[in-house]
Amino acid sequence: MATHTEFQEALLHKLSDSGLRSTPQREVVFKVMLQKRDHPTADEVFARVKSAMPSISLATVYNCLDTLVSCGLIRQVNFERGPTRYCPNLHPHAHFHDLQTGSTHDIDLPPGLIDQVKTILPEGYDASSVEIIFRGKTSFAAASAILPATGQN
Amino acid sequence: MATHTEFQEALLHKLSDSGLRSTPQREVVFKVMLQKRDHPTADEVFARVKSAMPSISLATVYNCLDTLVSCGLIRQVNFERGPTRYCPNLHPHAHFHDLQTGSTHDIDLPPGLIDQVKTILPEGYDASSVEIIFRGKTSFAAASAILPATGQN
DNA sequence: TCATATAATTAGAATAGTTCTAATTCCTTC
DNA sequence: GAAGGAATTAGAACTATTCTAATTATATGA
Ligand SMILES: [Mn+2]
Ligand SMILES: [Mn+2]
Ligand SMILES: [Zn+2]
Ligand SMILES: [Zn+2]
Repeated sequence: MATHTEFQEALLHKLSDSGLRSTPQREVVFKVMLQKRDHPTADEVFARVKSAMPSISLATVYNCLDTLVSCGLIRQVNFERGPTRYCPNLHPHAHFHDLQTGSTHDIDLPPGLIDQVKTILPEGYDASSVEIIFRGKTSFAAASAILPATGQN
Repeated sequence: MATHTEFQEALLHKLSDSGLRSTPQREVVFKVMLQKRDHPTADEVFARVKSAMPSISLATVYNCLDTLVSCGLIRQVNFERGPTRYCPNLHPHAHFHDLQTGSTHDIDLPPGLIDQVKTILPEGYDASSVEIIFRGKTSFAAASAILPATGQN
């Protein structure tokens, strides 16, 4: 059996690439982010992490999330001025914000779409990133009535 | 000569459609929004409005901007958790956020692009709006060096 | 025209999410 | 096993925005 899990390897690698240390707090925050494919706020991450590490502070959760974002291990998403949400899905994707439930869904981007969208930019605009946000309603409420109700995701 | 300008007509119409009154404060806020094709924050609108109406309050500027947004006379834009910006351009457009200057540029959307982007949505997703945000740098700095420096737009 | 009702404005308090500060603890290296 | 730097921590501070409660303006209609 391995002494390091795959996720710990990835974490360690990305962190040391940036000259940063792997700490128990960073590990548990990252683990929590990978455990559920949703879009928690810092407060929600804090709540989840506390069961594994009751002594962690909210400031550290913010610090760890910032660190993971700057290492490219997770992404950050914002809707209007709501609290920042964190996303563990590193594949190129858009976000669908369900206005009725408040939940957020990942929408896979077909390869080439981003480049295609970039072609609308006039001369002189050099986009390093393109973000696409959909807002609306979904019509598969049945699923969420059967699955455990978990609030916003 | 007309007693009402065209902008006042539009304002009055849209407001009364929503059962709201046209007030001096709403008029001056709307006028200020149309005078410059940029993306001011509430504070910036407040500063511009004060020269025409020194007694107006910041709370009223927030109220007026909200009202204009809900009447569809202006739009609201957010970048990360920065202060909300207001946009007088009602044509379908995307936003380019210049990471070097902090300024925001409108990018016209060719007709059909939004519908095309919507086709990536799986069954059951019904998007009422699609927002596209570009981030990156621009290579026409010369213009902003010649034109009066006006801070973020 | 005056009374009444409702809408809008206002100053300032309150709020929420996040960042900062300064002290402490933890590692790594010599 | 010191020393120095990195990370964590509690709590204060901050910023943009919303709320509260009082005041002022406007519309209606007797
Ligand atoms: Mn957003
Ligand atoms: Mn945004
Ligand atoms: Zn996501
Ligand atoms: Zn715009």
